[in-house]
Amino acid sequence: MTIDTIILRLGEIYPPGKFTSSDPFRCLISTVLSQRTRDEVTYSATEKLFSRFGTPSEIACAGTDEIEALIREAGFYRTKAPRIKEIARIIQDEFKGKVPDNMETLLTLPGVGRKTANCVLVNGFGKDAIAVDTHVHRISNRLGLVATKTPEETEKELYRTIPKEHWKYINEFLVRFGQDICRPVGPKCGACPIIDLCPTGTSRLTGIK
DNA sequence: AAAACGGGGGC
DNA sequence: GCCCCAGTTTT
Repeated sequence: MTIDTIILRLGEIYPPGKFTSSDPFRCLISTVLSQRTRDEVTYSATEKLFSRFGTPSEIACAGTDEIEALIREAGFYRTKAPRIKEIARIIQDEFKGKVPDNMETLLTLPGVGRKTANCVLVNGFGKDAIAVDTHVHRISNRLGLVATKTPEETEKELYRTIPKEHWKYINEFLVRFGQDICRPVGPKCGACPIIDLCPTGTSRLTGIK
């Protein structure tokens, strides 16, 4: 099966498990920080924030300007800082300090959309889901796994196409793959480990189309 | 449907 | 120095 080959080869390049040991709250906050931001920067900003504050109540009580200073390098800090503070307050006040473990409730939090919620469900709670961002959406279409216009359609199609055992790897593998090889513009098809499985890349290398 | 948010990294 | 980037909310 081609999807098995894709997962196998990407797994050799990107050893999994970078996200899976995070506790749900840290996972939630770091995922909000990661929105429209490269992951190395996200790790750094998350580390700075959590080396200063460890719990929802601590972040809820912190000054917005102090949070801004800690997460500044992740970008959009004037939007993200108050959101993080509000998320922490809601987790503490309305959910007894526990991050919700279902899509419907997660979506009620400020700054949490479908992609962020799925990341929390997969990486924070070990649930079966696929977090579809622009990388997953783009690459799934390039590989011909789907033919879709929106991330929501892509997610739906991937659930039909991909065996459940692989779901948890999809986001992490494709994001990293999408950052250093299968980039939005100027993909490095010559260095691609799955070029033989890619209609788009194969035609690019052979000069066809 | 489109705008707005932003510092960091590649070239 | 210019251009691009792990979404979500607001207009």
